[in-house]
Amino acid sequence: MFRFELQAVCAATGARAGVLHTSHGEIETPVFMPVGTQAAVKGILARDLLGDLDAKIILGNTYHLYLRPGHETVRKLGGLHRFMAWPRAILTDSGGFQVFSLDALRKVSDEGVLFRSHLNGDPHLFTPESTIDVQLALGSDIMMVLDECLAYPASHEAARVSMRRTVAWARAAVAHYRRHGMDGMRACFPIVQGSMYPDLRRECTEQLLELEAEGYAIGGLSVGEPRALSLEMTEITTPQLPREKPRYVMGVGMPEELPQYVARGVDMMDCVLPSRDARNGRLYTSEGRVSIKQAQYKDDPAPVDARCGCYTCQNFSRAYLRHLFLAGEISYATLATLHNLRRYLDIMREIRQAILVGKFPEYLKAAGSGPR
RNA sequence: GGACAGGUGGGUGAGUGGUUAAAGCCAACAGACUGUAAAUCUGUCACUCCUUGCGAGUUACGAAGGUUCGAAUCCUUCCCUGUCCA
Repeated sequence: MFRFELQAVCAATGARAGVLHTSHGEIETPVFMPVGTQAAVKGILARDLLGDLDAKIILGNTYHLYLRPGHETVRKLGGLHRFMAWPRAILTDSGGFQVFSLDALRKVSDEGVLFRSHLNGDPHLFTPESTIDVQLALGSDIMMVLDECLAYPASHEAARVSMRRTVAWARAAVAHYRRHGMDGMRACFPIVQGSMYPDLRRECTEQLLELEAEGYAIGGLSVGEPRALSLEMTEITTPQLPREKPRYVMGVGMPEELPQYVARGVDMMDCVLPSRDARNGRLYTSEGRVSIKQAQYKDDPAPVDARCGCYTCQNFSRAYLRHLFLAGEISYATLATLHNLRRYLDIMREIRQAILVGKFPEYLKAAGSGPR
């Protein structure tokens, strides 16, 4: 049974701690969800996610898995969990973000998104209903409705038209989901859009609330806008959302931003940053960022982060990681990703603990706003 | 000893009289990255100076000379490398 249990709320900030109950395990919130777009978190194994990292939920992507290997293939092979040997929860994004990032290849209409595969140029149509069907086939625990993620900046007019389309799509998607997949074991989240316009965000939220969904997402952030705006859009939206349902801000954020979102009442986040940055040489530590490719680490015997308990930090020096990076060794990506995700997950565990013991305001203050 | 081929910036390798301080690639150095078309992408990469400009000067395509208004590019000699023949 899909259910959200609220355990504690910070009186000063509204930050929440809870548990998300799914048929693939319990997820303590606030939570950061590693991104595993193509049925794989790039660079690491499911074993790492289960063991060292102890992640409770990861993301998969409708668009990518639909194109390759194909959702029917995944269904035949026992569903996404079995396919990728991940027994815990999976949230699948609808492909709405690809509508945004693959803009040269798509055409949006009220019906849905007509796009060309980035793999071979084949034309495909995504509708609110078809993306739910794909996610049902994958066996996702939390499905996302098809939405339109608008680039920044957008005019108020364009944002309004787009937002209303997103609402219409959300209605269609949720209705379709309830006809086919509403077994109480899963969830389907609508997504609040409206670009950076408070009135549109409010209108969108209000409309989506009528759907009485299992949870709500805030989308369309981190698309190039100033960071303050992303937080502001979150801040005006969460108070409107039902207290007893989980809130998910999509595609954020940097390590130092995580507590900021939680302070605004967010329960769930995901971001490619820790995994992508790891592969590209940017490592996150309790002391700030380390660009491991820099010459200054050539002879550095210290671990990436002396206070980190991950396998990478327990065993290897910065000099070694830099060497692996420059040498193009595959193991670099593994060690670096392992560390960055551990950092993100540790931050979330610290935040949760602070909320549970009533010390989140202090945590927030200590975390400050500088890069971590 | 002889016959060919060739010597270009940290490496590789284009260029064969003038938009060439010299393509591309690699290395090196720096930067970017936010629901992943990303193990990707961008910039710098001879030295000096300033009014920081598609600025000025210096040095540079094995060495030294020469031809020319002008040479990495043509000529001469020398040095070196590779392959083959004695």
